[in-house]
Amino acid sequence: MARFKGQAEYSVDAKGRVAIPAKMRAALSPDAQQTFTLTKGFEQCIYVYPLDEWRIQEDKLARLNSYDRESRLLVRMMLMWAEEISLDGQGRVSVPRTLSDYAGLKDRALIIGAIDRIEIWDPVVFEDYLAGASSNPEELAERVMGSGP
Amino acid sequence: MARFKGQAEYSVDAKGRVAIPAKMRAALSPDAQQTFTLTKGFEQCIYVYPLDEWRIQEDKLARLNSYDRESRLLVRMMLMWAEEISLDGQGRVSVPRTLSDYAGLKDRALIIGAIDRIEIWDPVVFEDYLAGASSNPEELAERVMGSGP
DNA sequence: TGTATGGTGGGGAAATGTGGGGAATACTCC
DNA sequence: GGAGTATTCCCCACATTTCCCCACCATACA
Repeated sequence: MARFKGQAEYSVDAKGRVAIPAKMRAALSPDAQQTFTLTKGFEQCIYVYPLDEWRIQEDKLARLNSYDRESRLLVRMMLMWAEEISLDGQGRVSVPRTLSDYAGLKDRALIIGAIDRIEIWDPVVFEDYLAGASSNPEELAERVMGSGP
Repeated sequence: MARFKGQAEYSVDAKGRVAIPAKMRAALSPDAQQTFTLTKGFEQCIYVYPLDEWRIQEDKLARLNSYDRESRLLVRMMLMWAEEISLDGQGRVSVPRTLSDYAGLKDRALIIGAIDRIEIWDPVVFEDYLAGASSNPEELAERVMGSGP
């Protein structure tokens, strides 16, 4: 299982390409085959799953019953944004227009490692997100993880 | 098994032809032989099954008890609209009039991948469908998939 | 100071979506 | 039943986008 961490701020070029940090590329399993699935993330960002991690998500959706109304809705909402993208020779992904619009990407992108996926944010959007959260790491950790050792 | 995902908005030309996105064509198994079965979908859209996936759906219907009134009704409703269509040289399907009327297709079509099938929507109809759902993916995922890891 | 690594930018070839013409087929109305 | 009309299918042509490759520059490291 991949374990992505760290952050980097890179440029978004005129063709909508964003580099994946070399450190994170190094963390890829061979099964991932230099291929990612980009999709809409919770909050205003783009999720970037390596091929093998994405398969896990997709399998969950595939097991749903397509004769159930809410299952159909979920499959549509989750999959319509997903797109499979391979790295180019320079280790970049080209971000589809629909996703870059959603995330509000302009000329710079903030890349964040998040365990089993990578996230792409517009730097300003991310700053606002943190500001809006208005909670310091200490308090948040207590609430989420519990206060035990 | 095919794994369709992603979205694309294409034009519906004067002859009622709609292109199938190249990415989705690439996901076809060789068994599908560039042939699809189009039929009326749940909610106001058109289902597009590759040949091999359609066989699976048909088998499900075949296994139903034909002495059951509701089973007979379901079989009729599913099959009466089904039509086998091959791609033309440019990777397009020509949508039968009855189905395009049902889906409310005009000059633009939204194509979305949904695991084992492709769906064709009128962009406005789809927008209304999502708006009517009044539920965000986060909540829905929790309800449908369960909140477990 | 030379070398390897990593990010940035751009040019050209191939692929993809779009529109239309014309032959073959089916359909309808007289 | 036949002529006219509409529809379907197959092919070609064009414009745009995408993809792949190469070159450049900056930084880190030895």
